[in-house]
Amino acid sequence: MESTTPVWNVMLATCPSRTSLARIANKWTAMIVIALSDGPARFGTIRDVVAGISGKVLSSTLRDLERDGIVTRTAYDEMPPRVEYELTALGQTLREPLTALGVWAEQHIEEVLAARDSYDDRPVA
Amino acid sequence: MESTTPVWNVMLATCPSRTSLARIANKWTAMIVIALSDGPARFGTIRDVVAGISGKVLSSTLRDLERDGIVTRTAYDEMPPRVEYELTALGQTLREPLTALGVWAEQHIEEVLAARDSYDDRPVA
DNA sequence: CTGCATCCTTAATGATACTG
DNA sequence: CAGTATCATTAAGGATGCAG
Repeated sequence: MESTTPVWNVMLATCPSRTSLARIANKWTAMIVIALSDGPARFGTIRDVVAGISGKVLSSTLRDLERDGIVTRTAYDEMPPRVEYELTALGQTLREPLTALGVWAEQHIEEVLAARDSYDDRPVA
Repeated sequence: MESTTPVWNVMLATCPSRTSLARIANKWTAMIVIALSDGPARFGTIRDVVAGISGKVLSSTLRDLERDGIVTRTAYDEMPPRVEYELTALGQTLREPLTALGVWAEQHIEEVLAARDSYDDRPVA
């Protein structure tokens, strides 16, 4: 007998791969991965780079990313504490697609803004 | 005098491009764009393809995508109603990066699941 | 400095019923 | 069929204070 390879499909509501998609198709994840693209960074540095993110959200998102094997967390036993986060090999494979989304957002924002204006100016009826 | 080109940067909390990133770096957006990759589709078809999405969420997400110029909505004056959604030229440029995320989720789910097990099995202290 | 705990507010999502 | 409206629930996010 042969072992069957499960067919993962994000379009299926209960497929585990959807939980993974939910994590990576997320604005905070995208910005954090982009922020870590240049190499390891400390907690405070990431918080500064990803402007506007709260400590709580950064902390929990990093924990989720660590849990999914996308980043590593290295705590140095110093005082005051120093903690570094770094993309894993798996996390590195997310750099390209997530950076692409960031670039897309910047590159097409004028088109998007124009579309929004046009949509909002629509006649009500 | 010259007109200056604004520098859009998703890393800035108040940059409009971040609102655009928030829309596209989203699981529902990703799945809907993937669902529309094969061509125009009706509301009910999308709801079936993107299993588990509620009519309310699909409706509001499609409206947001239409507002941002990513999809078009065509309502035929028939009874019962028929409405078709289709990617715009702008929306087509999202197919590749968003499909990449879906593929990533399916392709790496086993690694991710293993990482989760490992993380959850950690000694508490 | 890096977080966690707590409290609070807002946004997202779900379920159901209903209309053109 | 394709929504909208409503109600209820859950999740996400922000602010502050505190501990190691």
